[in-house]
Amino acid sequence: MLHAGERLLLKASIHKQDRAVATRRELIQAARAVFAAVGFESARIEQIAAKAGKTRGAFYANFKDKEDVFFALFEEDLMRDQRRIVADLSAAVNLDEKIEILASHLDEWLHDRERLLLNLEFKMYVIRHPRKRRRLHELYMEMCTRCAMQKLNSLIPDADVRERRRLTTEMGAVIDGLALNTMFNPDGLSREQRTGLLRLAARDALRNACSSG
Amino acid sequence: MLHAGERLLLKASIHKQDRAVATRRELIQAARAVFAAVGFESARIEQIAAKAGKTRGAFYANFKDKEDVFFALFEEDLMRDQRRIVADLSAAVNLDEKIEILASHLDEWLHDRERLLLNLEFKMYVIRHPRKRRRLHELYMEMCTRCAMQKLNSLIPDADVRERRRLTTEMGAVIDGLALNTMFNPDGLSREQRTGLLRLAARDALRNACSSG
Amino acid sequence: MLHAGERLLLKASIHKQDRAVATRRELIQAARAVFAAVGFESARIEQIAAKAGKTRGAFYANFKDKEDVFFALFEEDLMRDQRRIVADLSAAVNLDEKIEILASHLDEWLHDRERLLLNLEFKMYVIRHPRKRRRLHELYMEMCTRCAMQKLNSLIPDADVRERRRLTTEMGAVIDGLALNTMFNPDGLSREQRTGLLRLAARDALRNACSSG
Amino acid sequence: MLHAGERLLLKASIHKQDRAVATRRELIQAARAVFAAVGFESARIEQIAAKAGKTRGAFYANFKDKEDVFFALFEEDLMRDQRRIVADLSAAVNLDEKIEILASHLDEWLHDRERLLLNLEFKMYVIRHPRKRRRLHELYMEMCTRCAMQKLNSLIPDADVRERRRLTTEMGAVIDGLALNTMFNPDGLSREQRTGLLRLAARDALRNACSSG
DNA sequence: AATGAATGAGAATTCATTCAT
DNA sequence: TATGAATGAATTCTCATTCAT
Repeated sequence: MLHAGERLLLKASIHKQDRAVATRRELIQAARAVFAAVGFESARIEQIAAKAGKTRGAFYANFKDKEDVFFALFEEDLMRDQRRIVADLSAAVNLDEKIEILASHLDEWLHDRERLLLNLEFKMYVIRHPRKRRRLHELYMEMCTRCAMQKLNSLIPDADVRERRRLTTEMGAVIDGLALNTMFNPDGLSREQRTGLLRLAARDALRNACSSG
Repeated sequence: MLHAGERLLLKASIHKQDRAVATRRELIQAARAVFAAVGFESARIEQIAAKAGKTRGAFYANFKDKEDVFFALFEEDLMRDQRRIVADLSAAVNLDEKIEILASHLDEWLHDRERLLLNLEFKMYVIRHPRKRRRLHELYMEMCTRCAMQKLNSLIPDADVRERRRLTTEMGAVIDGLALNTMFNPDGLSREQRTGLLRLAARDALRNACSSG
Repeated sequence: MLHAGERLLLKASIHKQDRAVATRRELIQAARAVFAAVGFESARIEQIAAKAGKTRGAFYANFKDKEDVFFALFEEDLMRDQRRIVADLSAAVNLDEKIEILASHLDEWLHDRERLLLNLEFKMYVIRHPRKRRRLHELYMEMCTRCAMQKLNSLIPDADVRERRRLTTEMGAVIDGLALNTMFNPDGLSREQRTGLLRLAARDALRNACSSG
Repeated sequence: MLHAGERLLLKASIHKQDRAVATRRELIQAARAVFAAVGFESARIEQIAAKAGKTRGAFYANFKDKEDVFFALFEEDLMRDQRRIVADLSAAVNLDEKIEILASHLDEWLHDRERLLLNLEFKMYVIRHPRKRRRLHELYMEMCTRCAMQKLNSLIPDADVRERRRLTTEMGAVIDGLALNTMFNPDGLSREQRTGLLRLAARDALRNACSSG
């Protein structure tokens, strides 16, 4: 049993920790918006801090540098995505429902301009900094694999991990291409073309996966 | 007939102009390599100048700033592409040959890592700087249209301009997506997957274009 | 009553603010000397910062650019002048004392080489940048008016603001001309000529002001 | 007697020299305008050359650097002024006419904004570069003396050189002060105030000169 | 943990000046 | 003499980062 002083101290420290966690989250959230808006290279640390209502000091108390928050951002996103998809999928009772859930996630993803931009930014960054892939690339790969496993286990139970990863990569490529070009030139592709191409790719990918699996 | 002095003067001026044009071309070529390697934002003007064997001064004598050379680069590329494709296509005698030529150009394009990266960089830049689209976006659009016209006139003679543009955009999207993800993770997609997806999209696009045209 | 933490926080922040204010003042003081010595155009920001014992960064933390500190400098000077003159004049008990005080201020001004040079520099700058007059010109005018009001209210109580301003402008013109030419060629004008001309102008100006007032 | 070839050569060389002299004059004229407009420090050599319809090369073929043309400009001005005033004064038949001519020259001078600005610029420059006074300052002094002699010999024949120089300096000071402040704030001084002050100073100066002479 | 003043490295940009023609 | 491409020194300005509080 703690005496009063200790309890008070603990409470204070918990509050402090809460605040610290909150600050970190706010900074990541701000970084997300800034990176999406102006890109990683052009993003200024003060801009991120200011958007979170903090100062440079708070930033440096939570992150080593700009790259650190960039990486942390994706880690957080991947964690959250995984958690949400797993939860949603486990609530489904049959295959059709699972497909539906997966499709709705893909659709949501396709319409989240911020995340699309961040994803492109991330991939461009990794392409240009092969040496730094370790933290992010491996994480991303692992997450993709887990994701693929979680998502597709129920769809194509016989496919191996490698095949599943290929499948998500293939669909990811089509999404990236569509996203990039739609943002580049909004009038270039109609909604029908986009969904048509997406469905085409999905069907093809699943067929390949099932036949090879 | 010019007398000696005039000839000398003219010659000198021609030589100077030649030199200026050569320097400009060398700078653009250097910029191409640097932008592809490190991206527009990270590219340093001195780096570009040095790669061309010149100094910063030579750069500023030829371009207003980094954006200027970025834009000039694409203008040059688009011009050259158009010239080459038109020339190649006009040398073809029948439809099959034309399709073959188009396909080989697409393939060449898909394997030119530098140009793929520049293209992605360019699109990302335009997405992030909508206000600056005028010079490049309109040029790009016009070029696409002309290109599309030249390339596809022979393939789908009945399709209208709008439809042709959509077709090139759709295939461009797939190429972009494949390029981005292949560069991001070389092991993610096999060569078969890439060509398969490309063929799939091409077939689909052409079918739509012909049925609607 | 504040508790320790609050007091500490407040104290720290006060110290920081003090330091910031001191730095700004030191930079302005350094700028004053540098501008007077070499002129606005030739003044180098690093020179100003170095003279204040700071780095360029400190300069840019306090001012937007060279023009900003130039303007701030005059704002500060005008404020201080006004404060001092008003204080001095209000301590005087009769008209003669007031005239004496005013005269001593004018004399002090005429012998402050640094301020004379700054003043000329300022006027030349405003002449050459009519678009930028707003911040400084209007401030200067307002200050002159207030100054004139304060100074001359007691001397020529019946003159209107416009008349008072003209009076100060007229005497200012003579001072400027004398200052410029004395600095240009120290042997060109004797002390007697200078004070003689000044007295002549003052007498004439006051006579006009009083007769028209 | 020269033979044809020699004559041709001479003619060509004369033409060349003419052109060279014309170029030099055009450059000085352009420099005058540029210095008056933006000041010595801000004036760019290319700007001067361009205004004369020439290139940097022509500038460097005629002048050592910016200071050189600045100095040459004043030399030219002083020469021309002297020539003109002497010519005008020698055409006058009596004292009243001479006074009238002198007054009209002063008035013309007071209304030539470009020359007033150049003069202020020149004086500020000399004030700030005491070491460089030699070429310009001494020239200026000599010219002033000669000028003063020419102009005032007929007005105050008994005054010594020193006294005459003082007189012109005194009136010059008043003109400078009026010019500077009128350009700084056009509404500050009425036309009457300006001419009144000028006349006052002139009368005072002449009285002193005559009584002391 | 957070603040924000200050640092200083590094990048962009300008322009006087040179030099081959 | 004149051209104009090219140089490179000098300067402005930005910003990641440190540090005393």
